[in-house]
Amino acid sequence: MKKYIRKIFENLNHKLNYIGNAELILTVPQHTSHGDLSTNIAMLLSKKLRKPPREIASEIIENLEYDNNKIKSINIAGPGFINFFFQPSFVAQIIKNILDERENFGRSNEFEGKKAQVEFVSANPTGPLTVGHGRNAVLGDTIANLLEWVGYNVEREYYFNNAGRQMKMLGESVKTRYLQLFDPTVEFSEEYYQGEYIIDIAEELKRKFADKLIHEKSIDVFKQNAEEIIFENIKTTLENLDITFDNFFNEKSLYENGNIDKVLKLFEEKKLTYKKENALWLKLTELGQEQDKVIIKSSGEPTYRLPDIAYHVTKFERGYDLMIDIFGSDHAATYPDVLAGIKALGYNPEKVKVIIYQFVTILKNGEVVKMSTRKANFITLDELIEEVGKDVVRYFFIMRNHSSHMNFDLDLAKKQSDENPVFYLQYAHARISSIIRMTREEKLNPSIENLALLNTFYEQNLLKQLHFFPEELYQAAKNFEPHKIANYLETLAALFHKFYTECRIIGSEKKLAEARIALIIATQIVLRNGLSLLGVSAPEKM
RNA sequence: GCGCCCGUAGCUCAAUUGGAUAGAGCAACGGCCUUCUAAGCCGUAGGUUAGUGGUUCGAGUCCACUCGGGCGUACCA
Repeated sequence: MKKYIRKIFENLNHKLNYIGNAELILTVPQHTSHGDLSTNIAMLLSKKLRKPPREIASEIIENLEYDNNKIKSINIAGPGFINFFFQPSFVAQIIKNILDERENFGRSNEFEGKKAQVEFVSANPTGPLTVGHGRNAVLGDTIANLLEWVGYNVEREYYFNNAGRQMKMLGESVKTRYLQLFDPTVEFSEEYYQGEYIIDIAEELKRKFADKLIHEKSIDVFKQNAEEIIFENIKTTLENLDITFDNFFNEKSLYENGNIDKVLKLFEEKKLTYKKENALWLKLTELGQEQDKVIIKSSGEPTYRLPDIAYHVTKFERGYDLMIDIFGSDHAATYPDVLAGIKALGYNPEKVKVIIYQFVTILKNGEVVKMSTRKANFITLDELIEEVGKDVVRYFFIMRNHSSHMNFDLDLAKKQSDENPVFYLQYAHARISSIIRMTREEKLNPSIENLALLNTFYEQNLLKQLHFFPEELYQAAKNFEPHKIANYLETLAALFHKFYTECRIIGSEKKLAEARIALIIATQIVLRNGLSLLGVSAPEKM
């Protein structure tokens, strides 16, 4: 429908050459009496032309050439909106497109041939993934899916560091727990990782090595084994959410292949560094940031900024057209430094999009649970998945805008899992499957011969919603807002459920019944496409 | 103190990116199954969009200030 309006406006450009001065924005009015589509172009042009918007609007309508079989009427309303009303038979044509394209309906080739990378989760292997990581994981994976749907070739990457102080602490923690298995009087520091999983790892080591590690001086063997076990655990958790990565990038490799030194040298050549109090500082103030920051500590070790910049340099060297970083709000302050550093090295920071999501507040027994991996008062993502299932977890994390804070009441999630909106969507899908099974028994087949019969209020509303899927998807991908898809699907499901209540298939006149079957199949395809994008399953039965 | 994010119905959140009368789901109340899945549908009730001022044809959305919450503000990552 939007395409057609755009087409007739292009033709209009030849007659009224001022049309090109304003963008043609088409929106769906909230109220049906304001038409199926609406544009504010007359209001936008009003200032430039120094004419009242309603006058411009009527001039546009007079000169607009359109097919009466497609558009029923056009009128001017309010301060100067131009409202379009479509012919029901034209609206129904969307079914043909959907049945034609099926699982590809909604895809576009807008970014065909472009490479994108989404970096997400990126938790260091110091413990199991928490519910907090869940939002990151689902957000990243869904954005990756969206980008694929608009044509990008997407790589999913997990960046981690297994060398820092945290990891040393992990090794110490595991070693101490291991020693405790032989001598319970060994003390366990409060500084150490408190989680049960540390004991599990220690027991695993005991099974593997018996008492051979008791006199081991170094913590390396403990650290290494802990890392392996934890990483396996993390990967399994992610797989339970149907999330897999193309690449795990170890920060250590940046040191080993000289990337860190290379970046450091470049900064020095550009005279962007200086020494102060035995540390090396980066002149971030010259790059537009608030203050200079240390990149190499007086101990000789780099701070996180240097490897982060070096890491992003490797991304640019790998030739991505778009790079996405998914961060929690606790990292919000760090990325401007990294982008400034990238820019100073001659790379275009516009290609990097940083998505900051707000934290998830977990409520348990009505109280806020503070998350800390070290203190171990976290709720693991695994526990959550086991409790409510993959579909609910994925849907829950994606249904809200990432910029809004989210409350997750655990008790409510368990108790009300039946009332979760994800079931509402899945139910619509299963219902359609069921109807289709029934119609087969009645020897009724879908037909696109008489789509014009789909002219009731309920059928038309459903059809119009089907029209908007590709556009909605495109907008969601372009703005990195996957929650739009969830909102779209909820509306679609609601319109289907209303249609179901009002319009019967079996028992209707045959031509109408067959057109309606085509309609519900089209609806099911769109539901399934949307759900698969969100990584939520579309059941045949419920 | 300073910086970033946020504040919308009792609760959890939308609002097509500045559009027309701010919408859903829970929770509450009332109705609809001898015909395709009642995990559904229909109705009632619920709002000074935290507050004040500004920008313009038009503001929940943009700007300023105030109040309230989250996250930062390291030679931690």
